[in-house]
Amino acid sequence: MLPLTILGFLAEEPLHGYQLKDRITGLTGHVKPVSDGALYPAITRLEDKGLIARHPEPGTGAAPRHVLTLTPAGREELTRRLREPAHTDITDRNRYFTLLAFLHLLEDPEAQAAVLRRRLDFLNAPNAGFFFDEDGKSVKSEDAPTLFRRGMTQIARATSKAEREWLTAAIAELEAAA
Amino acid sequence: MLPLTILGFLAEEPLHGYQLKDRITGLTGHVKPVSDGALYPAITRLEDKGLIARHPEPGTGAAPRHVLTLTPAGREELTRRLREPAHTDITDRNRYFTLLAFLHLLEDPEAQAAVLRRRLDFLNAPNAGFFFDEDGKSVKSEDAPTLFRRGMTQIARATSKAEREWLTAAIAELEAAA
DNA sequence: GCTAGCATGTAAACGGTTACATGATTAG
DNA sequence: CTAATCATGTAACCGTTTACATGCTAGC
Repeated sequence: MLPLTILGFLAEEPLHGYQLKDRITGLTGHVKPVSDGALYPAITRLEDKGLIARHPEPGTGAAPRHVLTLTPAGREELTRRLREPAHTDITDRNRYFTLLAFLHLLEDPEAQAAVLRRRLDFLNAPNAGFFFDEDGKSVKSEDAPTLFRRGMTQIARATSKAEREWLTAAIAELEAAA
Repeated sequence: MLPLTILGFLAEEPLHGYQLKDRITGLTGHVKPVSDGALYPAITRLEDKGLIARHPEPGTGAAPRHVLTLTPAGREELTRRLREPAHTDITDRNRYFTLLAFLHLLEDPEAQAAVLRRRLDFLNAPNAGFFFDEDGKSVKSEDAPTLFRRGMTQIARATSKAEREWLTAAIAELEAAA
């Protein structure tokens, strides 16, 4: 997800590495902090692939730094990642939220709705839940024998409900726009 | 989290590797599948550390397989991980849910409540939310200019509310038991 | 005898964590 | 001139993904 996050923020405007770090921290830092050892190598890899460009900035400001911009190839890659997300990007909540944060960059209501529909289908699937084994039989976690496992289900249910409601409304809104 | 998951399931009963895989799949497979290339090396590492033991099983059944059991050291390590979870185990929803799935193995209501309180504190912290930059100013995602970013907030809010309610009730229940 | 499924593993490529290293400006 | 902060990086270690490899047993 780091590459997507970088491409997404740079699509909005050119940024320095540390500004990028601030943006990422604001987006997901409360859940999982970004480390320099992850960010800078990721920037280098994207540059090596020609997806972003690095421009040294003249003396202004504090220390020798670069402005990072998205190249046309980078823009294409971003669109591709948003339009055809991997399976895990749909099922994993953290990944999906990152996708949502940049989905407006797709600019095609129908393609946006398609991504939301994939998530809705996943949440509506009957197998989306926790299972535990009890005496060799698989038990849905709502019937689990422990307080904590029942809590997991209860929270997951409430979460899923709230998200399905929003998804349904958002899809309708996008379909109306298309 | 894989090590914790393995130790947790083995604390309930001895298992074969593939049974372990079934258990893990039932627990988190809908979000993130477990691959053999992650599971078996993880088993080996835990065995090397003396936390689990591998017993070859006599001819019964299908193919040459081993029964995995938790050693006393493994039980201690499991307790330690449950009692003193890392910061990310509290903030990352996926990791936290894994913790919840095995928290009953702690057997000390006060220690269990302490873990739930750490999560509740995190959810109550004012900085737990998404931020975006708009013209150089940090904007809370509820005021974001895009449908999708507002959706993120709405869902996160509903989720957080449901979880805080459950946590509050569960903590009260555990305190009554202690 | 063959195929399907059970059961366990290995290896290369990749990416993240942690800790360390460095240079440059600004505030006291 | 010294400490703090800005800004960028590197290296060792570790774990995961993906793909491949293998051996055993049961049913047709």
